[in-house]
Amino acid sequence: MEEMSPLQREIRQGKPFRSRGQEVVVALLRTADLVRRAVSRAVEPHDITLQQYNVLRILRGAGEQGLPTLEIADRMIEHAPGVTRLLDRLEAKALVRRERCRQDRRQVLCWLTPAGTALVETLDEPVDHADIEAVAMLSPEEQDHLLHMLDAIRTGRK
Amino acid sequence: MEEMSPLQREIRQGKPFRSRGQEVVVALLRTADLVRRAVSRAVEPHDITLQQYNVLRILRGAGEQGLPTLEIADRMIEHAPGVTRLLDRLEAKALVRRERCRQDRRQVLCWLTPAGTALVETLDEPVDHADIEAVAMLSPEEQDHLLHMLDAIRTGRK
DNA sequence: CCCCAATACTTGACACATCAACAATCGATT
DNA sequence: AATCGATTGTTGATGTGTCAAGTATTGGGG
Repeated sequence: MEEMSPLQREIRQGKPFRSRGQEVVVALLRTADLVRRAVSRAVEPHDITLQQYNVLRILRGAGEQGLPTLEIADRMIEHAPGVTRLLDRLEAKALVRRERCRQDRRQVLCWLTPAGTALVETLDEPVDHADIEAVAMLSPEEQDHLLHMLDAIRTGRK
Repeated sequence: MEEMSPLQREIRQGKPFRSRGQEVVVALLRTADLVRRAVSRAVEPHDITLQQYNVLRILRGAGEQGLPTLEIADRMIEHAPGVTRLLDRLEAKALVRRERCRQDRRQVLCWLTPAGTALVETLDEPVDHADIEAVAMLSPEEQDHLLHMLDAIRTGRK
């Protein structure tokens, strides 16, 4: 009698996975989805989405000098069109200010407004808490190991 | 001089992460995004999305007896409304057949059409290949370890 | 047998991802 | 200085995720 993996049971799939790689990929995508939802719930009470929060956090990191749109897109793994519209919504909420750059008029520089700064700071604690909770069942050593393996997957090499 | 983590460099963030949990969560979400895109590229040439492929794969697992809409939603981590519309598009492409259940007329049973079955089978190999490639830099033992940690995160306990 | 809470969806509204096409601007070249 | 290719976005179309509200149907209690 073959043992069924937890994941296999989870998706009620009789057939075993065709490869370990497949099982890892499915587990990775499902786990990320769950974690994303958990962290989302930490920011949603303040009427922004996780992606909007990410933009705010990136802009805070940039500080006074601001960031052009495509720079923001780079730091998320995201394509430019999405970022333009994310910024549209954040500007509508007065959390972000945009202005065409004087030196290079192709660029549009973005900054946090005071309200935007205040909001990210408010969210620091609940988000930290959600992040820590999400992986709290792993020991610090395991978390480090997980981190290294995820780094390896992203860089494509050991 | 503090060492910068690969991830920290990746997102060009000067500040260190406020907690290891935060770094793990960011790494998990970014990695899953990359992997999802890679696997997506394997199915897109056949004009379906990864989610549509997931539905087809789930329905193949169900076989002759078919599956009600909410059962499909359960096996993806997804809410019903999304699945209804996914099925709308798959039915429009004649990959899926739907019929109201005679015993319980609230349910809508779904099956693969022959074309749907053929398509999933065509995609088995390219998807397997993409899955294996995505995590190929990890040894089998590391993959097992990764799998266990992801299982732990999803179940919320060791 | 009738009513009513629960079940299984479906629909509408909005946020977001992705691709392709377009617009504006810059820099370099002629 | 006029032009051309590259850079930096924006816009439109389609697919998907999510929540709230609505519809059809079932099963059970009065």
